[in-house]
Amino acid sequence: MGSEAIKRSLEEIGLRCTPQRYAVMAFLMGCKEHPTAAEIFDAVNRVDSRSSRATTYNNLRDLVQAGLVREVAVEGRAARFDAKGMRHHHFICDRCGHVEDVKWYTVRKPASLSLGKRVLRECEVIFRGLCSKCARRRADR
Amino acid sequence: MGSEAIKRSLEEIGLRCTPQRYAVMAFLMGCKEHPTAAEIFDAVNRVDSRSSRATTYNNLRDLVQAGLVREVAVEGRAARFDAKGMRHHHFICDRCGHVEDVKWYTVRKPASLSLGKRVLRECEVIFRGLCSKCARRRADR
DNA sequence: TCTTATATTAGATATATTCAAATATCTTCA
DNA sequence: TGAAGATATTTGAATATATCTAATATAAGA
Repeated sequence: MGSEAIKRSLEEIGLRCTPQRYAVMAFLMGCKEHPTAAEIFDAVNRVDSRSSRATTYNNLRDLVQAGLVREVAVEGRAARFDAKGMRHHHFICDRCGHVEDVKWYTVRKPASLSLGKRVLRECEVIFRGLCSKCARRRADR
Repeated sequence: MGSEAIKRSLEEIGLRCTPQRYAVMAFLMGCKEHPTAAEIFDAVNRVDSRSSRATTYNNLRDLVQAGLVREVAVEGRAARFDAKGMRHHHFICDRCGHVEDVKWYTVRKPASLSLGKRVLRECEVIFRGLCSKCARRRADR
């Protein structure tokens, strides 16, 4: 997505394309990791120190709410974020908390499974275990 | 599980059966909700004011590590806990953050799906949407 | 260019969680 | 039983994470 495309997608959802908001979006889109809010704040300000912590949080909240960004909660650690591009599932490392993408596949909800009066919006799989780095470290010892 | 059973399962994993730890475990087992650490602290102390916040957190950490309790991270909210009885998946309400159990079924990892050098330990499905209470409220308006 | 709704900022505050050191309690075995 | 040593708990303070406030600035349409 080019810079114009980011601008357009922000405007489509009724958010102004401010430099700070644009920077968050552009960073997330160019980032294969799943950074925390603090990491996003640092990265954006490393390039051009013009954003505050509160703005970073505000923008992340708005972008998540608008559906452009996904927030992944991780047990005992800060939340992580990624731009919603291709749909995907997540792998979370039990040891270091790292979040990685797992290629999307459709999860079929078994016909027998009742969700009652709940409204289902989404259905994702969380894989847990050791990321390749932690798996290697463990094998070394 | 009776009180003896709790005692035994704690000792099996090398944790002493202290009043505080027992209280956390017993409360979680008798609780259909998925309480936060703060709610667990309150509930345990409502009965018998003998535990501190730090102890509650310490015990939860130990119980999670030992595999008797599951921690569920929820976006933008405090973590929630439940005793691992029957295996189950989770439904998280996007609106109120409520966590509910969903009947367990085995998730087949597609043969085509490579997790690379990662070590897979667990695979759970997170359903997201509106819980029945929030769905009703929304329909009312 | 002007206007105005929206966004940003710094710092204060709230909430969630962990840490460190002192104290208490178990367990073992003499 | 009763020391001694190991383990657990408590407490208050520290840290991490996230949100709020109110003053100020700015994007974008008229």
